[in-house]
Amino acid sequence: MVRELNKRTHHCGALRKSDQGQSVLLIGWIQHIRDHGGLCFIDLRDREGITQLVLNPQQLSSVIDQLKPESVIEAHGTVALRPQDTVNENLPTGEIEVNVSEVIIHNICQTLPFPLDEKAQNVSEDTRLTYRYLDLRRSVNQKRLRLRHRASHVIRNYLDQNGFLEVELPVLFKSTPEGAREFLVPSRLNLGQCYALTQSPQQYKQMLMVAGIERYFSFAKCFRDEDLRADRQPEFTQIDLEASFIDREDMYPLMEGLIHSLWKNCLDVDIPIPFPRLSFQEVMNRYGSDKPDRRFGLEIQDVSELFKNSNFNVFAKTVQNGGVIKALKVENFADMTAGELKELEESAKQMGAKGLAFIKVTQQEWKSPIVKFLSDDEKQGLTQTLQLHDNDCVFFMADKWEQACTVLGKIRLEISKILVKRGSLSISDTDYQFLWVVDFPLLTYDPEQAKFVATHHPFTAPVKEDIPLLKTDPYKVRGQHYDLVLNGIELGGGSIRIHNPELQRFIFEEIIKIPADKVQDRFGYMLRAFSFGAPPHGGIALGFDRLVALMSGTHSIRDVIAFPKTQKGQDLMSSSPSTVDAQQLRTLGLKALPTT
RNA sequence: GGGGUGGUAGUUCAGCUGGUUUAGAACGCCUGCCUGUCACGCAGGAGGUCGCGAGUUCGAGUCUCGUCCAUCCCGCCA
Repeated sequence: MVRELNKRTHHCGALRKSDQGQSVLLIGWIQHIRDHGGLCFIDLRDREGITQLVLNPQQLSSVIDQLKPESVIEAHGTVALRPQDTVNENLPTGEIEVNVSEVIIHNICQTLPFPLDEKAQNVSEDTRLTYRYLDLRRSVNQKRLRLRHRASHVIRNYLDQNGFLEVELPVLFKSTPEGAREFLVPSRLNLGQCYALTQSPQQYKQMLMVAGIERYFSFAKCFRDEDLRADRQPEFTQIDLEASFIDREDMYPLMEGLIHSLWKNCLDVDIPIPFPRLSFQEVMNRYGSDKPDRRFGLEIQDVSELFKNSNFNVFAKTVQNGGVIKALKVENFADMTAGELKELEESAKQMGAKGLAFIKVTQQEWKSPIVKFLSDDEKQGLTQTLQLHDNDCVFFMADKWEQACTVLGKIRLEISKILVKRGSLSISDTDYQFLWVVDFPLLTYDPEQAKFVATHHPFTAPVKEDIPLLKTDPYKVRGQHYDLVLNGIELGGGSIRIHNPELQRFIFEEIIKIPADKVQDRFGYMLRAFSFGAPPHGGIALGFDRLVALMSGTHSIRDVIAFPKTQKGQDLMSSSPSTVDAQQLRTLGLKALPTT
């Protein structure tokens, strides 16, 4: 039998002292060439490591002359111990080298468009994405893809052990315009009609529960045609699962076990479980966010009581009109610079606040544009409530509850960044503060549409004892929803679903006011399915890209996706999206696509 | 849709309030030398439409406007 390719005997990370004298064949990429004239060293790299080759120019000069970094070569030779004083302790293979007798060149690499060593860290992302296949050769990216593989393996094992079946679900689905903007796919066999790419397999997986699968999971590709961010891509992957005959109390330990197993097996870190559970009310009150970063304090406090009869009209009126006064104390921040204040004011304004009131507490004297409006009682009240000391700085926000909390929550994050920059606060990427956020309101009032909309999605079941409130006081109804949050990032969310067709129809038609004919058109099949013995069920979806990004210590999911898209949704390597032939369009019944 | 930041050699950057050399540096690349390097070293060399287009000016990498691209944020993401 004649082989078309000589096979390697070892990976480049494999050889050790004990292999001395062995004849070996290595194949890999040339990491470095160090040509000393009378002696030439080559670091040969493959996926598993690096081995130093030694080439004698007297035999191999014609080969050496051709070699360039990142070329692919096959090296035949003998393992030899390195001279004692030339052992490289930074390399697992640093005690040996391979004396090369023959080199076969498989591919000469042309000059690289950017360096592949540590310097690549600073190379602009668009250059790296254009040559993503080179970028991925870098060890940091190899590690990330390995970690991603490892994580998916651990997840599959864990869910399998817990009785979940992996089922692949369609990505071509019907349009559901209630949610995120969708990618539409015109149908050739049904001219004039479109599929939509799934934003999530939500409805299909609920149908699996009706189908009696009982426990399902998949690595679901999801598509959303919204503007992009560091943690948002137009296509991304969710760990999607759904189970029958469970309630919220079953979901928490199941997911805590999954996270614990992931961190243990991928990072060798023991995450303490169970995770704390905080209500939406509480996290908003304390952190001004529904996905709080709890690696540091800086908690928000309520001082509405102190100001309800204040002479400071802005505060008093806000309280009298049902709003709140929220305060954020920052210790040793009275030396805040004008620049820092301006930055904070800017972000408050960006969040829709009119301004940002503050007080600097210095040597018994309060410096602030609002201090002249405050009575001695109010000052004393603040000192006590907020436990004020010298050099503290307090920020205030007077507004409707959610708005006041949200703005101060944003300020809280900005200040944490300033404190980190100053060196007075340290926030570690490896301090993993998981928590559950629960008891979200089922409904949110949307002033634009002048009606209630589902806070998460319309399939979320209300908390049982709140169901009577649906007719009288919908805003007070809590949903059986749970969000899993890590260090200020929403890893995922889920809920116990509605499995009763009457309740589901009531929510659609009477609460979120979708006309009956549209309900029938879009969700009729679901309501019908629910009338054929639908089990109680619920589930969750975790952002797999975000999860791997956090485990890798990066904040951008582009770093853990093999071929990510830019903020304009383009793949710079293959130049997609691109125009298509008129002929292709005609098969879809289209003459041309609009260009504006 | 809105706001911020950036775009100068293959790469990362410097280039002050508009004018002194032919727009620089480091790395990379090319040529030569070098037998123990591992970010090898030494000597020499090539390499630029200053994102693109207008405008102001005697004169624009530098100022103004527009535009494109990248990125971060707001809106948006049931």
